[in-house]
Amino acid sequence: MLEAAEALKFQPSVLARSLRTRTTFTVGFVVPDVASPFYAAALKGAQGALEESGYRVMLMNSGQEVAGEVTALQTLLNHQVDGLLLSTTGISASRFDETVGRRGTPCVFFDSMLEGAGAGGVRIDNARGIDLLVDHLVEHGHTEIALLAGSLEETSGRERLDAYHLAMERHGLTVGPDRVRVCRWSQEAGRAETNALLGLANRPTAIVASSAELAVGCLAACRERGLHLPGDLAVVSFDDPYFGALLEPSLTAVAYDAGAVGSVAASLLVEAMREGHTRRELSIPVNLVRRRSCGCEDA
Amino acid sequence: MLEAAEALKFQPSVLARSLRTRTTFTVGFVVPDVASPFYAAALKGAQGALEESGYRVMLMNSGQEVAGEVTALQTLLNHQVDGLLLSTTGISASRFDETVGRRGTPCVFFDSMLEGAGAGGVRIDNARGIDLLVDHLVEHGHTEIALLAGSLEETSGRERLDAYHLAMERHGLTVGPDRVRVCRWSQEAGRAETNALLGLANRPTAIVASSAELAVGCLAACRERGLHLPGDLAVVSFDDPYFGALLEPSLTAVAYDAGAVGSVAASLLVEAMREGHTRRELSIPVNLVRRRSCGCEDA
DNA sequence: CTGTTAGCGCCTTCAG
DNA sequence: CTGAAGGCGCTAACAG
Repeated sequence: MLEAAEALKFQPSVLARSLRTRTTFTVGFVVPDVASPFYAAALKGAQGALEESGYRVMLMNSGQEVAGEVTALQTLLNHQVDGLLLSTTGISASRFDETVGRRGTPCVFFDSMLEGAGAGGVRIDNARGIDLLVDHLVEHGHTEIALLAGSLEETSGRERLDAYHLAMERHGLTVGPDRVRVCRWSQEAGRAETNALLGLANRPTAIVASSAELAVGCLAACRERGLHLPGDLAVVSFDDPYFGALLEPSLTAVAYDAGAVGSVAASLLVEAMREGHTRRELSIPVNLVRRRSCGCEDA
Repeated sequence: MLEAAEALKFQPSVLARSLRTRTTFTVGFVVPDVASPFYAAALKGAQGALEESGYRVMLMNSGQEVAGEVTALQTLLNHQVDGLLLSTTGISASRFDETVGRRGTPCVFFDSMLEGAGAGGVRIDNARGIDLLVDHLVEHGHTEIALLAGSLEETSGRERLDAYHLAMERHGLTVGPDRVRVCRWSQEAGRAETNALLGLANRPTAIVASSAELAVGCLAACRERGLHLPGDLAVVSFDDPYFGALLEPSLTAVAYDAGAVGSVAASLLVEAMREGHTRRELSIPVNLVRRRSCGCEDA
């Protein structure tokens, strides 16, 4: 075959094909900060799943602000991406509609979502995770449980906060004033807010950190104050970092598959791009990893 | 102006423009594993710098193997990217030339590079980093110093290994057999190789880990064996992870700006895409962070 | 200096 | 069933 022989070297132009067919086989991926371990893992998962289905991924950082998010979406839409994977920093429904709704590009949200918008979403099972953490602290006899809540801009922050209130209520526990610390998702914020908590008149006996970064910051503050954990204070974390077993004390945490968040979201998106609109929401399971920071013994 | 009024809503088609001008303002970014903290940080740095210059980034995972790397490059070239940012897993010069050389797309390597190829490269100052680590251990009186070398597929692994031999020689120290452990860049490999090291007839009194993952694995092995650090064994690491201060003992390490590796590489690439071929190599500085795992006291 | 035209490389339609 | 032609939206070259 002459064709076969040529095929070896001939590469059809993706650009011309896209111009003609109005399909780019490219998906836009937008997160607040790719360097964060969670988003990096989700990106890897999504990239893998998309590549298997023949899609390429174009990456944008929204830089933790709505303006950046809108710009990113616009750039991506200009590039005529076939779909969007988005962990929002808090775009409004109207802003979202006027940006991507007009063009009708399928969008799957993950981790932090705009309720009811787009072609669906994938979330971590935040409620269950917080329940696991609070229940376990209660099993250890704690009643004075505080929360390093992280930011309420993202749904994951809000869901974890809500679940905390519900769990406390379920156990008949009251949430004292100042016991909930809303802050940025950083180690430094975790340190500062833990110091605030420990400076309280009736300080808590246990702290739930809404992320690994916050937990690490919390441990730093404890170490600075010379606290002995878990005796003086129990600490548990939503997120099980890979070095969790080697911290001092080793960290009791809720673990989940961050890569799966990305790959499942990608599957949903591929489906939406192919079949059309079948809005679906999925949730990634979590499980409790017991270590020493809660008062358990190491396995 | 009618034009101005329309301009608000009208978005020229990037695709048609690209087809016509043969310029996509898109850059391909290829790494073995985006989920690894270093590559994620480099990606963020690169993305930021590229965006400022009007470029978009298309991401590909090579999955730690040459085949994946070639596929990734081909996909990217099909998309007519204007430039490439690549941390290679060991593609050969001939393979590289026949894949990207033909088309002449500028390529800047970073971290792990193909010597002499492409439009330049950015590396971490591996030699200086290892010198800092070995010198410091010698200051503490160590002479029996082993190396968790990581993989030799990447230039960073090879450079760190070479620097280790040179540094040992400079101090008149001999490197016993089995004192250098070549392995994958994973926590598990670090654990396994540390166990091998500790099982040796004359075990080392100090270990240099070529990456944070290896160091964490090393600490895990030590803990399992009930070793008291830094008394029984000193451990230092090339890479300063953000939780380094909270490990037990806190980790003495060589730190550097991973984001800068990406952004500097991106700048070099932008220059190459605009001006043409001015091959340049740059190196990112490192510094020693003294903590307790080497035998120092915490600050 | 402004307005028109001819492709960029492909896919899809229509004619043969 | 095979083959030629038009156009996707843009820009560069050219004519007025």
